[in-house]
Amino acid sequence: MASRHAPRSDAVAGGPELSDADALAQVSFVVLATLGRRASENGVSIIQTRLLGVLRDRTPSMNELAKLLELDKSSVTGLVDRAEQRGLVTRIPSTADRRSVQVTLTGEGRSLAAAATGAFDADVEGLLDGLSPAQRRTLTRLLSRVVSDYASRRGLDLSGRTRASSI
Amino acid sequence: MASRHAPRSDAVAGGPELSDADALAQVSFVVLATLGRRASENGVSIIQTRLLGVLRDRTPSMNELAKLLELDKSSVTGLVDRAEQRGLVTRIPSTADRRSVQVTLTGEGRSLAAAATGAFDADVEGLLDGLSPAQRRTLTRLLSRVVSDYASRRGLDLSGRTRASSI
DNA sequence: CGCAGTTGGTTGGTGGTACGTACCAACGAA
DNA sequence: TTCGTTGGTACGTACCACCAACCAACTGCG
Repeated sequence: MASRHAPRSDAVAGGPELSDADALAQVSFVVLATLGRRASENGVSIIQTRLLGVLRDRTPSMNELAKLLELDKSSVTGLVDRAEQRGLVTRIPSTADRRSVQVTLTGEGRSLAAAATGAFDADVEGLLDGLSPAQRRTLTRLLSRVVSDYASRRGLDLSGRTRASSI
Repeated sequence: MASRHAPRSDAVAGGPELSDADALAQVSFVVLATLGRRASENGVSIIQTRLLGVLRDRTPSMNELAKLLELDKSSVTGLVDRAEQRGLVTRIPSTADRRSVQVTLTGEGRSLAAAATGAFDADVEGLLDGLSPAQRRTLTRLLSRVVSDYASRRGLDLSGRTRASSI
């Protein structure tokens, strides 16, 4: 753990050995930085993009949204407020419970989500450029496993959708 | 729903098939949510934790910090301001250039970084619980590759450290 | 030397994010 | 009907990030 000034003692060409935690953390920062660039191109933030992604195949209540995004419900109020002001989502009063609302994508929100995720998909292609197709499949399968384990552990329901920058 | 007893002939039992981009994005949210929980336990934010992680084996200038964190330099000013007020880092005037400062960890900052990353390491262990040791090694190796490709593409210098929630 | 241009960093202003608390309205059970 | 619970919002605070403007120090060049 000592920092070293040795010139090039790294065993593997192309980068230092990372711990599991560091590799995941660093990749996460890279991925979110990439997603953030695409989001800001469309004038929205990462969390707004994530909101739109979640809503692609759901119409949750504010409460469900808070659980999905792991945010406080008061945070979701503001998040949906801003998205609604921009015309990206709509609050629809629930018929079953008059206290509750269902949040849905507008057409504009849906097309913005499509644009942002499309560009992001291309970015990810670039990120994975150095991996062979087989390696990519392996990586994605392992990551999917990690995600679904996490979701089931936290009691989040992943079913009912095929793709999403969700959780 | 999440019965993991099924043979893994095709679709992974316990979760939907995710695209490369979705798998990466979702894992990133999971990882940062996890990191954020540990950070807030210590009374700091994710970005503060990241700052401390970067400083574990570096003493960069404000400008270098901005490049490493991919932030505007004015954002780094505020970030370091708050960390300095909490006694986590120090600005040391550069001897070579009187305009410049070098940001270093204080003892308190170093121990906080150690505590947060230690807990986070354990969390990641939990996240990867469902993977075999061989799968973990594969995953980490692939992710390290992605990170170093990204770093070299962006002209960031990874050398000079052994581990970090850095980039 | 003297001055223009560049670079390192801060300041000020704006908008967005997240939280805790307090609050209200609707729901459901006793 | 009353009471406790739940779904959602409003408010205040702190933080985060950016841009534009700015100052001070460094650099190069005549």
